[in-house]
Amino acid sequence: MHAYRTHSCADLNSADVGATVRLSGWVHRVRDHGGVLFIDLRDHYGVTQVLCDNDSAAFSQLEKVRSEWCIRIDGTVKARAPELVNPKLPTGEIEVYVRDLEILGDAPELPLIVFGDQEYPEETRLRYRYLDLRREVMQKNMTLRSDVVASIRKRMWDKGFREYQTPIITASSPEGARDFLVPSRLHPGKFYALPQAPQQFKQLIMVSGFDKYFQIAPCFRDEDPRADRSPTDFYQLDLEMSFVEQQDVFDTVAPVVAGVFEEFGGGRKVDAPESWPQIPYKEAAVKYGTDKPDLRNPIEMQVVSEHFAGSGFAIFAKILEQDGTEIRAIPAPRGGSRKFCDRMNAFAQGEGLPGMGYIFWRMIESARIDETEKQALIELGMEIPASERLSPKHIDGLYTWFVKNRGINSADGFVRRWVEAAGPVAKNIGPDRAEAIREQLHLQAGDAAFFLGGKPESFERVAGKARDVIGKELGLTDENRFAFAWIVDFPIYEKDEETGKIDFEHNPFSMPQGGMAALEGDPLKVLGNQYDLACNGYELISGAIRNHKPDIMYKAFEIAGYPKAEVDRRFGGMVNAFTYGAPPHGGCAAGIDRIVMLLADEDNIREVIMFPMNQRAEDLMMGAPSEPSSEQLMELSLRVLPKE
RNA sequence: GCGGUUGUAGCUCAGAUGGUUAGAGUACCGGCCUGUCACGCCGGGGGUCGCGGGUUCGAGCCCCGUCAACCGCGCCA
Repeated sequence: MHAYRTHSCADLNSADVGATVRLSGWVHRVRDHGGVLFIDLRDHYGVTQVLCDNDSAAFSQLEKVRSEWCIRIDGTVKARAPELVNPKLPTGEIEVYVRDLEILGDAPELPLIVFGDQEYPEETRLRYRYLDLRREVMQKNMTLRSDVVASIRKRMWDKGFREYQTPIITASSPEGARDFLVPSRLHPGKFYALPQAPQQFKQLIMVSGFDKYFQIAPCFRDEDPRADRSPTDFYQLDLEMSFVEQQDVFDTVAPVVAGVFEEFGGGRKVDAPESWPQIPYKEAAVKYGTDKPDLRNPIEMQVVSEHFAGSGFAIFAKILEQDGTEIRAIPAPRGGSRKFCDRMNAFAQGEGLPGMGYIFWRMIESARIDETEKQALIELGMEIPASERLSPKHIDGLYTWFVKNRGINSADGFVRRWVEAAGPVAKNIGPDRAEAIREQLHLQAGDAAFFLGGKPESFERVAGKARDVIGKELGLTDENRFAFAWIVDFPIYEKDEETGKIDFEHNPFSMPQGGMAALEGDPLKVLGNQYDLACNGYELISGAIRNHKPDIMYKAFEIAGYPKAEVDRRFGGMVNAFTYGAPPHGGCAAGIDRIVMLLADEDNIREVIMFPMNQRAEDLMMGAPSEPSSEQLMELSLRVLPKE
């Protein structure tokens, strides 16, 4: 017999009754009835109930075991009487009578309990990650992750890509985030860096003629963590292809992503790749307040400046007198209550804005159907309500009738007999402007709209967040769906508000739309062949058609204030390669951790990483980072500055 | 670097307005129990109320400082 097991804890069923078996696993729960003792024995695959009565030789030893002890048992498979079958367990038709056991590893009192779904502070979970990982959700998340990666690899191979490894210890390439540096022993005073991404290598692979590359690549960036961002290191599906344009990259990667979401999305709706909209960066900013919009939420923001210019709402009127300002509205269908509006206003204040103005629309209680409206209803073949009151739905239908038959002015008057705008903003701007806003936003009684004003960059982020919250709170966001959108036409450059300096906004390696000619004009107007894929409010993919022409590259860097010598120093290896017959190429990188996070329906990326760092980029279990010994420092010719 | 929230038993939490000996559930230890599957019943041990200072006759609670965790901002080609 095998030293540890003949079966897993998920294997046995009624067909095995009578068999002598050996199982190893962890004690999940103990139920001690004095004369008889039940133990749920658990391994990676499942749970089997084992039991022992007090006339068994193993009883006295089995009585001592506690949760999470690792044990091996020998026993006989017995069928359970029909009334004792446990339908919740796949092995619930049988149980194993223990004849002998061996304690493989005992345990003291536990800092966290494996069974059940008790929540624990993340500090505890990370410190005892091996216990945390024993829990069912974590076992599921990690195997999901493994399955997703395997599926991605297969899908990429099926599309003619091959996986090539690139160096982990390489040169610092200051392209974006901070680098992790690795001191060189052989070259005192010099440092390697961990790659922020295999960006330059994959481009060199294209220059080397491999045509289609991918890699499940670790990326290292020394940046501060977020709930959806792992500090220190994370994984990307990195891919690059030669002789392609933007649409070719989309057509290649979209089915891979969609396929993975179909395969592992647990039946949630996945938008078909052909239907993924391509939204220009600028448009996304106005409509959604972010470059990673959650399109499950149907709300689109609109510019409503004209209705506030010179209006009685002094705050906005004054804001609009300054250059570069505008007022944007977030329509909130069914959000038309003062309570909801006040709560959203408080939310905006919590995010650091002075507040969000709002209007909500309601039916005028005293209104009754008049003769014209009766006639219209008859013509439309609609029933005349006994209450002599119109519903918001009627109003929509009748509005069209009025416009068609009596002209827009008459339609206006009709709506105003029934619907009024309420709230402090409405009072200040008056009924005409409020009605114009209602019409522009296509809202009706029971709805609301929120307003934010100023320079877009000052409120856009909060507006985007407010849109999310409003969509969720009003139940407009379809939680059961993966909604994708390509965000395209990113600007190449941005201007630092304080210094006025022009710098790369996204990625210095993108080909500017219009090539060299575009770089001769206003740099802030230059768009890149550069794109992101957003899904449910997360950035899943980022990529570009690359700039493979040295002269355009030098020019692009020159605009951002990097002279030729600087480019040669930083990216010399790659730029030099481009002088030797570089093919046009492009690609993208998809965040593996984020994909798994979405599939696992988690909102913290650490739930899908085996051994993540905490918020301060520490590993409390392994004790990283740690102080080096003085011997290590000596060998590396390093000295640590004393803390101030 | 900045802001918010949190910090009470091994663990999850409760402790209005400051007031006797700081509680519950769970885990742990002991006892009882032969059909449980979140077993049940009885009993027990377990606390620097994150830490330091202050106000007060009296602080888990109020004030100041500090540490830690998480969330967010900055940052993130």
